[in-house]
Amino acid sequence: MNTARREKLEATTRWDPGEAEARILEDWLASGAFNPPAEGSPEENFSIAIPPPNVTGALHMGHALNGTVQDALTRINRMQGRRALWLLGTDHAGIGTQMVVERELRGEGSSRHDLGRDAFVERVWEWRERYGSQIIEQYKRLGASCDYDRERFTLDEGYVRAVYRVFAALYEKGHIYRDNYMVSFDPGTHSAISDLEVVNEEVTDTLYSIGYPVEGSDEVLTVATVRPETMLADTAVAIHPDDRRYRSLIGGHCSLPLVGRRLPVIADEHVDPEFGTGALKITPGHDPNDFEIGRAHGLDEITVIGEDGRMTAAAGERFEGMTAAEARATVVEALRGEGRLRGEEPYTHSVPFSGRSGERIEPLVSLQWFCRMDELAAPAIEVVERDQVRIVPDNYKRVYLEWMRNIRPWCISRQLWWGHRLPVWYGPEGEEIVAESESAAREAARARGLEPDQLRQETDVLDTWFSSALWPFATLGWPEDDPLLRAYYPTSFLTTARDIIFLWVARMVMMGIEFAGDIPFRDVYVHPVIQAPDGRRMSKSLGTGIDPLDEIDVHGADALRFGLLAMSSTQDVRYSVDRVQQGRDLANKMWNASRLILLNAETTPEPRDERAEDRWILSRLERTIAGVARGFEAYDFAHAVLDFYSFFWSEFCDWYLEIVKPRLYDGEEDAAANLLFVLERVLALAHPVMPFVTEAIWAYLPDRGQPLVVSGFPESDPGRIDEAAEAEVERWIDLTRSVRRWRDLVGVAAASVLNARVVGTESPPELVGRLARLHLDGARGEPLQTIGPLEILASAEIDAEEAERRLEHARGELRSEIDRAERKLANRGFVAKAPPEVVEAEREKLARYRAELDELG
RNA sequence: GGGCGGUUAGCUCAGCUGGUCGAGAGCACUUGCUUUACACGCAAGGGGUCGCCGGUUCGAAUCCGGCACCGCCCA
Repeated sequence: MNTARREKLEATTRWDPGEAEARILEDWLASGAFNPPAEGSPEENFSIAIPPPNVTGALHMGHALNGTVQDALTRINRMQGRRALWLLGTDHAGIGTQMVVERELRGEGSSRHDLGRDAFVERVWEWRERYGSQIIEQYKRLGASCDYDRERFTLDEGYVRAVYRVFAALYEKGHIYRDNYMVSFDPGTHSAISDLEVVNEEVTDTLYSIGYPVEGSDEVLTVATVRPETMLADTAVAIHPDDRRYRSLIGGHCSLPLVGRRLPVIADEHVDPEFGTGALKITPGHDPNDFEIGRAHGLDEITVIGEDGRMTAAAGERFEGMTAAEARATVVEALRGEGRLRGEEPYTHSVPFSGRSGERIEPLVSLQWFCRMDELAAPAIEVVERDQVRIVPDNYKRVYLEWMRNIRPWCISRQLWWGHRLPVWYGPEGEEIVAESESAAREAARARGLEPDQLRQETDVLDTWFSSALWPFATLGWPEDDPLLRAYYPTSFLTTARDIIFLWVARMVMMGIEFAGDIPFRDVYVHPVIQAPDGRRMSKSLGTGIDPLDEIDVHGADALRFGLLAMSSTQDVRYSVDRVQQGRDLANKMWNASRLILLNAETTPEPRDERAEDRWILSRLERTIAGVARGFEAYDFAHAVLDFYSFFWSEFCDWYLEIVKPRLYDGEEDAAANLLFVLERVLALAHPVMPFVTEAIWAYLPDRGQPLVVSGFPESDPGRIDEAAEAEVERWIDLTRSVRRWRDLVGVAAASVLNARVVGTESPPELVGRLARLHLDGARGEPLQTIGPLEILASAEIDAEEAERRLEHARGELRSEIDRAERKLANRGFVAKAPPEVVEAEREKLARYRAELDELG
């Protein structure tokens, strides 16, 4: 080490992440370590397709955890010598992005309709150029070792080709079709949205009871509804087939008040006889359940509320043009006037809202494009059942399977301008032409005898998830026979939040099997949700969000990464700043322990096992390497990370470094070589979790070759496990701690060295004396205390009274343990039925307690 | 309505194929330390009837049943 570097290392007593992280990242990016070649096979390579964040997005805690998990695994695999491709990019987030830009336009007093479609789309692209890569830059701050040269976007030219190819193929197969169907219409975005984007919330409405006169009798059927305005679209009244009260009415008719329409009285098992009066008005045009019943019974679907939220002509002249709310008031008044209103009461129920705009969903029957999912789902169910795709934790496997087995057609069209415009063209008579491009559509038109100039392309765009579902293979060049695809598909694994298991994971599995010919990934790890410290959801709107970038600024990226992994679990967890601080402290500790070693050891790293303590630390290191590997393999990150922490802090720093210090200062070759050897492996082991500080220290190693990012990951060597050395050193440690505890009990000043002599058969080494601050020279005098093989001589500074009080407390604890063990051993059932080794262990415990009690005198 | 998960130290969490748990960790707390790597540190310590009730067992934080409260998902 040259003098300047040495001085810098000597002077830097604190690890300062802010200064170092940016510089280290630059080096990594320049080295090309993150850009593996398109060579080899998926079996020998490692790859992850990052779940594409929205272009509108900013990095949140979920991304940070997700990114850390992926980066740790990518780095391990890269260090193990595999080509490791971590591909990132963004999706175009149809609704989200359009809303952001529309808001911007509103601020300028304009609207997308003022601009027109083409100009608006151009405007969104401009927005994307300006802000779209924000989140990518944020991933870099986290230290994410993505291949930034291969960034993708769901509206890339090549990606669009993939989307159109898939659409056309699914259409050919008859999976994609156009139909009038009940969809969740979001008045806020003026578009249909997916059922998965609907959020149900409890709302208190007024439940109105309305009397419908029964034809040919004086009877009246009373129905209940919270949306009286929809009665204008009623086409039946239904009752449960077993409901005796109304059985005689089945097959008859009612008259719809205000309208006069004849409504058949039908029987349907979906009616709950307990609800209201047990008679249900059926409005197939405006209620999802009624829609199902209506289709089953062949009822008309009347639409009285339009997509603009106003009453249509079908509602009748009296109501046409009113808003739904106005119509409700008018209907209620009219019913009251006619004496048809039987009651009003508050009613709390679950109501669908748009997860996008927050507006109340309007269920509408409309002409949309759908994708039939059952055939695509079948193989996707099988691969998960057979664990070809493994979902961790495995309770999500059931969640996945349950949803897949009950899968429904997917409404894939959206009434938006930003996205993949459907590759569908209509002829003058409504002829449908689906093609992968406009020119192909024109050709197809000609072949069908249509005039190409008369074609009009569908105005709807595809659901963003439709394109995201292709992510693992479309980003690798599909549908071309791309070398990247051959080298990296199927990908190795995927991490995700559980809320997009259906939206995304399930659909990727289906699309991967159908189009790329194989599952998209082998393992799916569902990471926990990081909640706010108070247990609420972390969200910007609630003000409960914690910005990972702020945490990086304050504590460093390594600290945040460590903290997030340490707090992760199989259940949701609250964000714990303490865990992040623990990570910061660990980084600092690694830096300083390394300083101690590097400033005193300049030799070739090599394991040296002459002494028991050296064999001990090598053995403990091996166990830690194995434990960390086990944790990562099981996606048990908290244990992997905390195992490392406890080895490094408690065993390596607290004990081993203190034990070898004199040897190190003396310039002993064995100690230096061994320390460097252990340090190298410690750094490599921690690198996937704390890449910055480990890389920074690595640069000071005397014998380093390549940067740590591409150096080897430690493999455990069971041959170094040495139980005898572990037992021996642990005895010394126990003895040292016993002496320290006693010293503290009797109030000996920390700095004073007490005289003591060895009386036992086993002679403790010099280090016990040093660490326990004893002078082990066999001095004469009256022994005050015997601890194991040591007799400690009387000293003036001991406060006998205080000592006795504390000793008595310690004795009390031991006596209660002895009592517990004695009673256990006196229990005949225990001795007779428990396994012999358990009984034996209990006897040993008892003997140990008694010995400890003796020691305390 | 159906399903899943949780309830362990002041806080955030481990442990839960029953004995090795004499119930751990980090933070917080107490006491003592400017011990030439680190006060983002060192040493020692205090703190828990493992939500409640019942059962199985020689033995239960761990298994079974019930109850209470909290959270999530599906309808």
